[in-house]
Amino acid sequence: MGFVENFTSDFDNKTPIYRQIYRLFTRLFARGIIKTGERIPSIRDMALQLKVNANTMQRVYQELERDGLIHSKRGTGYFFTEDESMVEKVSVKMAHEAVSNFLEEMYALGFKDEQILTELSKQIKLVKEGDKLENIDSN
Amino acid sequence: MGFVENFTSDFDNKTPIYRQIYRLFTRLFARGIIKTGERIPSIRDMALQLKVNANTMQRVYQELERDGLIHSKRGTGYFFTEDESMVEKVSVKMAHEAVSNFLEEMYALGFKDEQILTELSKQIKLVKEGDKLENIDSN
DNA sequence: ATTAGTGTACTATTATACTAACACACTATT
DNA sequence: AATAGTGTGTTAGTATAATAGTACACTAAT
Repeated sequence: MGFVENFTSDFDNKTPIYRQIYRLFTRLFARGIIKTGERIPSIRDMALQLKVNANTMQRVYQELERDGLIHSKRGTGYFFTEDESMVEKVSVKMAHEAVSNFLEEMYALGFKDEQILTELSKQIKLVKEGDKLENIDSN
Repeated sequence: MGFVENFTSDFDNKTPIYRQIYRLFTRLFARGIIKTGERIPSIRDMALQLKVNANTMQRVYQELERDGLIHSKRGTGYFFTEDESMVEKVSVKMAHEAVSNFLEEMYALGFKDEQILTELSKQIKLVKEGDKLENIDSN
């Protein structure tokens, strides 16, 4: 399996579970953690690991298939697309969406370009400090 | 009324409507468009303007009240809190959430700090170009 | 051939979101 | 006093999300 260990199964109740799991997989695709052509866990397997119903997992895979990211072989399993350019496509698309949503929200809150960059840099610094503390902890 | 003209009533189907409207109001509070102590439109009024059910609007106001942003006077209407510090509080909280969510998503996609800042700056430039074109159009 | 694991497809049930249409108590204005 | 506009509460119906359980056809390995 390999990548499934990192999966967590606590979902927020503000978004449909099947959508959260969908995003989970698109992230794995975007990061190249799942290779093109590679088999992904079966519906029943993932349902058990994520502690959701098999029908919910089926819906996730159905939508991923509808979007051309995976395809099924009846009786065998689901496989990530062989299209080599898909990883780049997914990554670029999702990053662009994230940036767009973020900018839209900050503009809606009345922030200007400079302030947005400032706030972001400030937060990045905090994350870095947090990482340093974690490293100290693990020694 | 004043601020209601900017309201749009097209909601995406991926998030509950009452939550989208909730966010709409928190943005107005954060930007200071609704002043402290000011009366906001009645449930029935807003339901008509946003073309949603009155029960949905009531839920929005109930949750805003639960979070201390507004309070009701029976038979009279709903009013934005008199707490002068609330505008700043809401603004800071929502901006922080936006930044956190954005960073989390970009990290999950495998982006590093420098790349994140680069992508953001790139997108900001595009927005600026778009604004310029709009200005030319309007002449 | 048998078996285990797979995708696929149903039915049924529960909870939530949303709409619809009321009824009632309160407030301000006339 | 009467009226219009308000918050509040209720009942009902529809659609979707999620769970639960079952059944069937296909594939690969034994």
